Amino acid sequence: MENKTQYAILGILSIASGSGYDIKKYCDTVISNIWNENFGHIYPVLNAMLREGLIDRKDDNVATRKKEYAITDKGKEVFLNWLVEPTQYKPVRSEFMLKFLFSSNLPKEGIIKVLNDYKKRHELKLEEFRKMEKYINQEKKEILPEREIYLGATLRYGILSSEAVIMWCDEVIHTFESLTS
Amino acid sequence: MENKTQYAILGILSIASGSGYDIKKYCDTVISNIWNENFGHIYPVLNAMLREGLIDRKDDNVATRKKEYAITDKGKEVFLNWLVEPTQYKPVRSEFMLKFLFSSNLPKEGIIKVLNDYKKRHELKLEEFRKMEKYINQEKKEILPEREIYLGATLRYGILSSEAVIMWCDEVIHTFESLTS
DNA sequence: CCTATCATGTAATCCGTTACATGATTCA
DNA sequence: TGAATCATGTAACGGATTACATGATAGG
Repeated sequence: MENKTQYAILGILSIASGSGYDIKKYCDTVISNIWNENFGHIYPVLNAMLREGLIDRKDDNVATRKKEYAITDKGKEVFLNWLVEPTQYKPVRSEFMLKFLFSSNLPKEGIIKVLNDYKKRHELKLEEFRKMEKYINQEKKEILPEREIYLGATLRYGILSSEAVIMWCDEVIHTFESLTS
Repeated sequence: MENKTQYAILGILSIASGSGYDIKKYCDTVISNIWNENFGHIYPVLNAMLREGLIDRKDDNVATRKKEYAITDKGKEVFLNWLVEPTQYKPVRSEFMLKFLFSSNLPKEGIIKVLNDYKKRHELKLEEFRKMEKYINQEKKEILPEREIYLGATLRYGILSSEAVIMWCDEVIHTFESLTS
């Protein structure tokens, strides 16, 4: 299966050096719609990557205890190799859809409620994407002009996906409502 | 995180009794767009569920070595409890989008090719969904009239999602093409 | 002063994947 | 006869999550 976390870390460090904490923050804010990481995974992987020479330590900030990692040439090579390799797609597992599929014995009103919640959830996501759009437009430092297009596109991806889900919810809610009436 | 496989199994067995092999087949055909399972997981889980009394064995078919499992009352209860529980959403991890995000140093033509492949991939998926629609319309035995709407809806979900991805590809390809020219 | 955020780590657990192993039956 | 499908399992591995543990600093 191969540890994907190291590639995420290499990618993030290839944009800017930083600490494990920074990496986590980047995941939680900028790319939360496409990727996530946990501290419990980041730190051990970071140390393993250090041992393998994929990254190295810049002069750590003594005041804040912060460790600054930077990508090495070897790291860049490994990263590039992964980048041009064809993507491995893992099969889908949507717990929401699994539940929905087997809901035929539940009261229709309950299902409609669940669908409305799901819809709202994605409407909130949409809002967040707008906020993120604002965020990346303000934070000049991160957004080199050639990188802006990529970040913008991942955001568009989130927006279009969410809109599709909302459309689906509307459709199905409508179907169920015409059934009960 | 809790083993989701058992719920998938309970759901599938609640529609019709069957073997591990049947369960796998159901995943690979009917619900492949929302769920998947491996044999290496199904069989051990099946035995654990048997021990816990969530399922039991019908008279096995000696001729084919096939073991028939059926959901028990306890299994139904456990299943229902899960069904009405709020869904736990796991954070996204899209390797494709991660790669795309960090592709700014790759040649634009290469990226466009990757996007076209991704698009084609989802166009093929769309086709498959149509085929599945046909399949569920023909296989009367599985599709009780009240279940048809749920199966149809999961298919619609796949269709709308794929279309959204295809739209996204078109958008981004267009952006990149106007950049290079 | 106290809460939130910054900051780094370890340990336990486990779910799921992959590889390995076996053998019957069906159909071309 | 040989390939594809039916059919059931075990073992190893590992990636990721969760819980646990600690402590500094900044701001209200």
